[in-house]
Amino acid sequence: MFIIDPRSSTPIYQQIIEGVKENILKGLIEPGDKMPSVRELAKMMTLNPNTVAKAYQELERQKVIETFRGRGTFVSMEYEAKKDGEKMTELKDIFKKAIVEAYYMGIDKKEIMIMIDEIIKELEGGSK
Amino acid sequence: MFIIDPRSSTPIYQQIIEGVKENILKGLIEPGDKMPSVRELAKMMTLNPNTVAKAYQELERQKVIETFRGRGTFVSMEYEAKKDGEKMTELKDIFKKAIVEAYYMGIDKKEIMIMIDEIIKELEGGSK
DNA sequence: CTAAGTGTACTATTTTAAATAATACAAAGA
DNA sequence: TCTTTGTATTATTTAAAATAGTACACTTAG
Repeated sequence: MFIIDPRSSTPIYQQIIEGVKENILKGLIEPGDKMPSVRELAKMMTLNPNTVAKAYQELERQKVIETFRGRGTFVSMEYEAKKDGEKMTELKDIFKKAIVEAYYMGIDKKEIMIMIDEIIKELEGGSK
Repeated sequence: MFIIDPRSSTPIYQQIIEGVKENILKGLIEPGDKMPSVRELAKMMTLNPNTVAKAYQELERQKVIETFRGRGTFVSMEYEAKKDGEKMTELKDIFKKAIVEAYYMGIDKKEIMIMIDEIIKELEGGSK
């Protein structure tokens, strides 16, 4: 599935959110697929069910997954991308932060582009 | 100088660290320049001096700035970039996170590259 | 030499978010 | 009916961040 680092500074529920999204992009999970239940995933990863529930709720809010009472949660059949203005600024900030760090590590533009290329290949190439 | 958002989820002291680094890259602050004193910056931004001190200490640990007792803190004359393996993984993770988000916003590779181009221009073009 | 300004150290307290814990409920399905 | 589902609720614990106040050693300007 994906790896959770309990000692990371980024909250566990966010790590779950990121992991699920990444797996969907990679094609490891597909639209319509059933997600493990809250309790199931919690047991698998030795987490508290409430933490998993929180992640699922946020994922549903973002329309990444759909939930049906008593049935379970599934990967959304269609995800409508929308470029929210606020989210765009936020995204640019994340990139800026990463680029500033890169520069301080002596990594130039060319190397950054290569790194991004690699990451995208990892995401796209992983289909199935 | 730079903007601090007290309501952001990223700690204030980290925002200071990022802001200083960004300003140095932009050339708004140059090697050898004197930084505002801990108490001075704290007053300017209505922050607690301890918070500013924490940021300065981390910046010094990273050799971005140098401090001299009783004299003040200054932007380091030379910064030796080193590509730490662990930091590289960390950096790649930040980029991955951003790219996953971008994809979910319907932003493709080409647009990402353009965005990065813009950010780099912002950093380099701002010299002086 | 003195006074003010520097970074630093220390302890204590408050604030906030995250995570855990333990139940309970309504809906769906076997 | 019984189990599994997501959800809701309340309480507690944990951990990090931020604030507050004080003190110390050093440097420099006067």
